[in-house]
Amino acid sequence: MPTSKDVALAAGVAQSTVSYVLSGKRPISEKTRKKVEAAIEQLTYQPNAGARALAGRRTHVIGLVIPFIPELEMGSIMEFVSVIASTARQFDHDILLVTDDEGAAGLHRVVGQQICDGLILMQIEDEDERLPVARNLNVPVVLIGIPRDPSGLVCIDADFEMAGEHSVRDLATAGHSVISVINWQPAVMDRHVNYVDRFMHGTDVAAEALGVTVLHLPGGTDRATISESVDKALASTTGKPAFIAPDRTIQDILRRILGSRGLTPGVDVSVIGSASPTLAELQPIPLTTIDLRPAEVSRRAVKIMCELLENDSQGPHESLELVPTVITHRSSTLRPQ
Amino acid sequence: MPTSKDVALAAGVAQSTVSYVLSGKRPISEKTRKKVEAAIEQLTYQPNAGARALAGRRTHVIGLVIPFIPELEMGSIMEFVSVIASTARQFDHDILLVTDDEGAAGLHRVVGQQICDGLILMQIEDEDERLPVARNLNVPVVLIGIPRDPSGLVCIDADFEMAGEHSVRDLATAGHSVISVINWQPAVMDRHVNYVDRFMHGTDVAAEALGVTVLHLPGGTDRATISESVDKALASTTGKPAFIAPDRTIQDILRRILGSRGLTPGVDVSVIGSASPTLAELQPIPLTTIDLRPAEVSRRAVKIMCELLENDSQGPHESLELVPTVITHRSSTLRPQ
DNA sequence: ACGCATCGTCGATACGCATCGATGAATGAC
DNA sequence: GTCATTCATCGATGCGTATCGACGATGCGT
Repeated sequence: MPTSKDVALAAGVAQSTVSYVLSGKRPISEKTRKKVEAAIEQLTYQPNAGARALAGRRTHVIGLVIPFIPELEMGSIMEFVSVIASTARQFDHDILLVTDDEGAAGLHRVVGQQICDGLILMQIEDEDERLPVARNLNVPVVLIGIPRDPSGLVCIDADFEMAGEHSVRDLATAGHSVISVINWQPAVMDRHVNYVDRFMHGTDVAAEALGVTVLHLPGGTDRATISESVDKALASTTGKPAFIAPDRTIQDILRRILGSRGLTPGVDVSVIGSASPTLAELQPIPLTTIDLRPAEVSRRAVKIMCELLENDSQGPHESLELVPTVITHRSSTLRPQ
Repeated sequence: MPTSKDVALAAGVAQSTVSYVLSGKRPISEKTRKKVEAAIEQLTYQPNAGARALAGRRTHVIGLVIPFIPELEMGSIMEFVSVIASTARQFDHDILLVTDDEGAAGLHRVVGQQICDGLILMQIEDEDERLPVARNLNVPVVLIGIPRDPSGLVCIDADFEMAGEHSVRDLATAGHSVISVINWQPAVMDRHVNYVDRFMHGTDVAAEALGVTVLHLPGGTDRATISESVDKALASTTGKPAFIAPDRTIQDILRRILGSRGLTPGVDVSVIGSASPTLAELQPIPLTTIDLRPAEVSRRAVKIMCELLENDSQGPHESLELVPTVITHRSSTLRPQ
């Protein structure tokens, strides 16, 4: 492997000059820059990351902390991971995977060993054991999700309250007076992620404002639970029923149950779900969805992190950013007359 | 951040002694070891990764190269990622995410900058553009998957041929003489991953050996395609039909189609699918499955990598390891009489 | 009691880059 | 033509660890 010294030798300059050509932190004449760049090209020189980290006190690596929970929809987490990784590359950073089986100790480790410059935490719970650690780490930390107490932390998430509010508002506009919200599956509820509460709160706020009724019904991954919830919903309304099912797994079950009862979404009943546009279009009846914009959330998380890193921010920052959600009307909801 | 020099000072020894206590590469008396360990504890010392990499020419990081293909079942990839990450930790290594949007250049980058000691490549295609690069990298590379030409490469994968063979053998034993194999979905077929061919070859070999007929029918993510394939299967057999559907998405569609035609798996028809035990048990009718053992494949991939790293292997290694698959009989297949 | 091997520890150096102060060349003002 | 100034480059040093050779202390045999 060639070093910057080799490049310097080949270009007939000092090693420090090579360094300055690369960093641009001091003016370099056009002539020597060309020479150095040619030498770099010819030797296929690439700076050694370890040495760079040691001398520059910056690893250009961001740690991504993911809990692996088999019950959860891992596919959707992958979307975050994917966008985070490629956005990080755009900012000239790499992503180190930090799994949660090390627990909070893992955070201490990667920061203590200075393997990364900062941490992005995903799947934040209301009372997350990682939070006290995160607050005391002397590197920037960005949370995707919002804990009960976000003080002293930098958070970003989709605006679930807006999502809940808009969903109810839309269904009310379409003429529904009773709207059934089906909870996330128990595995999610048990994790006490607070987007559930925020979403539900949004639905309640809208209901109050518009004078409609919102029912909160149990969700589950088994047909029986959803079937029961549908029963309750039907019993509670004289008009056409409306469902909001933010959990993707539950959507599928709900769709089949409605189908087996002869209820056609968009005709006899309204259904709002949550899915990527691609997936929503693929449904037998294209699904009206709340887009929680995971890609945008991921992008911004990385952007915030990189800004914090540039500002050499040592002081305890605090911020809370909500990404607006988008409702896309497709065929599964009634049209307002 | 405390350094090993600080530890040395606190323990009243030389810095090199601290290093030897940590690495164990030279004998240290019980007394000084205790002193040093106490100092480490007290200062919460952690070795600096950059310096360690620079001096020791080893980063203790493994690059994991994943293509993000939205059409594919990303959830199942997560299972690999998760196990790879925690296994790597057991071997005292970390995982760096290398996304494929940089293409083969990304491999050059992470190796050239010496960000990682080795690479694990996932989702290998028959003629993968990353292979020529992989062969010429001067770090160990482990492939999960098998390209058309595995020469000069270290590969590991599930034994898909065995999986195909056993599936057919099992259904033949249960009395089926015509067995329909439904292809993976087009998105997978188009990638030219060669496990498809290996699986199909296994089914053909078994068919030949046992004198039964194997039909290869088109797969897809839409109901129509599968429905047609089921039609063809039913038309071609006088006895009870048998299906092998290795693609998870297709399994679901198949199940519903069979249901809507009044065919009950395990009674009127046999179905073998592929899923984790947990998922298989959750089905309305517990599914007889081929377990492709992603966790075991992942574990071994990391193990092989770490062995290559320990042996300081520079010479071009070559090996091919197949992880035996396991068929678990549940209720979706007929019992042999 | 003396030389000799062994064990445990120390000091010095290298790893490859970033950065700071210094130096020489080129430029402009008078 | 001289001096002050700016610009481009060089040399030296530090970052924190691993490793090698060396050296003093200890135990052994005779």
